[in-house]
Amino acid sequence: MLELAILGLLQEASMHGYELRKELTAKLGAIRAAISYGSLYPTLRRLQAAGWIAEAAETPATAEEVPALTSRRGRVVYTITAEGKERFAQLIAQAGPETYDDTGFGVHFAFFARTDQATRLRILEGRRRKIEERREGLRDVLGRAAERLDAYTLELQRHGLDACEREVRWLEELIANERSGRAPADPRPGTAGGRGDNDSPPTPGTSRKERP
Amino acid sequence: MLELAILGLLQEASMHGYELRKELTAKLGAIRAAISYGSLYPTLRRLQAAGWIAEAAETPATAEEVPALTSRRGRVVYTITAEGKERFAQLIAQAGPETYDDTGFGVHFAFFARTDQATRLRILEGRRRKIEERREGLRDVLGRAAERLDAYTLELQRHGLDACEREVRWLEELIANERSGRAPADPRPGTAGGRGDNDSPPTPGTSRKERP
DNA sequence: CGTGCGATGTATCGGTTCGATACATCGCGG
DNA sequence: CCGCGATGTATCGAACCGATACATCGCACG
Repeated sequence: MLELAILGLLQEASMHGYELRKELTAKLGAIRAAISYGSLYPTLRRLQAAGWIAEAAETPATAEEVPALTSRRGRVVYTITAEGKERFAQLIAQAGPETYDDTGFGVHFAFFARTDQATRLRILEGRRRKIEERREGLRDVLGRAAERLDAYTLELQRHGLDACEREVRWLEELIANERSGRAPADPRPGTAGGRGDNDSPPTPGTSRKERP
Repeated sequence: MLELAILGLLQEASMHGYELRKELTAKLGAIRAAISYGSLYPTLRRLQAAGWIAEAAETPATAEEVPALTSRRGRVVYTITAEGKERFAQLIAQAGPETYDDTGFGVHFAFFARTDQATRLRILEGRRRKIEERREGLRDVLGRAAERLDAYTLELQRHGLDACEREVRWLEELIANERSGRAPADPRPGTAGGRGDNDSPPTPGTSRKERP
């Protein structure tokens, strides 16, 4: 999962670890708290070993100018390679079971702008199915096993059930939007380098929060 | 976290691993998918080594009766020890930072029936604070960094923000209930074996889901 | 009658991720 | 001048997951 997220971010711009973590937090803030360095750095090394990303020495412009003033351990900027882009495309398109858990779905969704419509649809539907299953499980417990559980546990289940129902509705909207909604084919060719990514995917919005 | 959950469940009844996993899934189904055996069994061994739980041979009633019919690797039933109960009380009362993340809060909440009111209040407020922080983070992104992000990412943030706001409201209700709410004692005695722990939490319910 | 399949049950292995910690630089305000 | 918070790289142990292996039981289906 982290691998996919890193590849995705580096496709938008080259970055060093610290920056990567910040962007990751911004992009996935709705899903997970904050990525740990204990995961980030080892993963970076793994990706580098696999040849999917490469180090780019930090602005060695006039490298001699400030040679070893403080023997500065310069920031290590990572850049995605051609193989890395292939790997990203492959990861983003193939959906395993882990694609539908909370984190996996979040990461995939965060890169929907770089995902083709068929895959988007497939993932949204898979996610919906998974949430529906969880929802049924909670309904079962609240129905059949209610008397076995204390009031607090029941309240927790109710809250969870509510969240499930809400997410299913959200997904329904997105799916409908995706199906009928003509995907204006996000102009993004998915290329790295240029930047200038003012994406405009099929405005997934339109889902509003009605206050009763 | 798993440690706390196991200790809590075994306090209600002695169980073997498989059963423990099922109960865990039922009790925490709203929080997390399902605990893996790769976590469960090692943890059980750890707890046993620490002296907090003990093996109880499966119904050796008439042990000779069916000696080694199939050399059955009998189910291993675990029972909580006195030290284990102390450990549970200690874990449930002390709230570290991990108490307020999704899983940690869920586990603590699931055992609120065995938690004193002051601690319940402390945990609910800590959780609220944490969610409020996450909410502010999301608002920031949606406000200041909106143009940097594509429509899908923004939609994800909106959905997350909505969930945060909803959870804060839920927590507010629970807190108010906890503060003023006198405990009408949910009828469930929930006792295991002898134990006379008919806890009576202040029926956290009363929080209703109004359908617009 | 058997045979296969799903539920029950215990267990391990490799790999990912977390949380804490360490250490160094930079810029800013007191 | 000094401390302190932001920036930045890095590692270690422990927790946890997902896949897998293996064995028993009961029952439905041919």
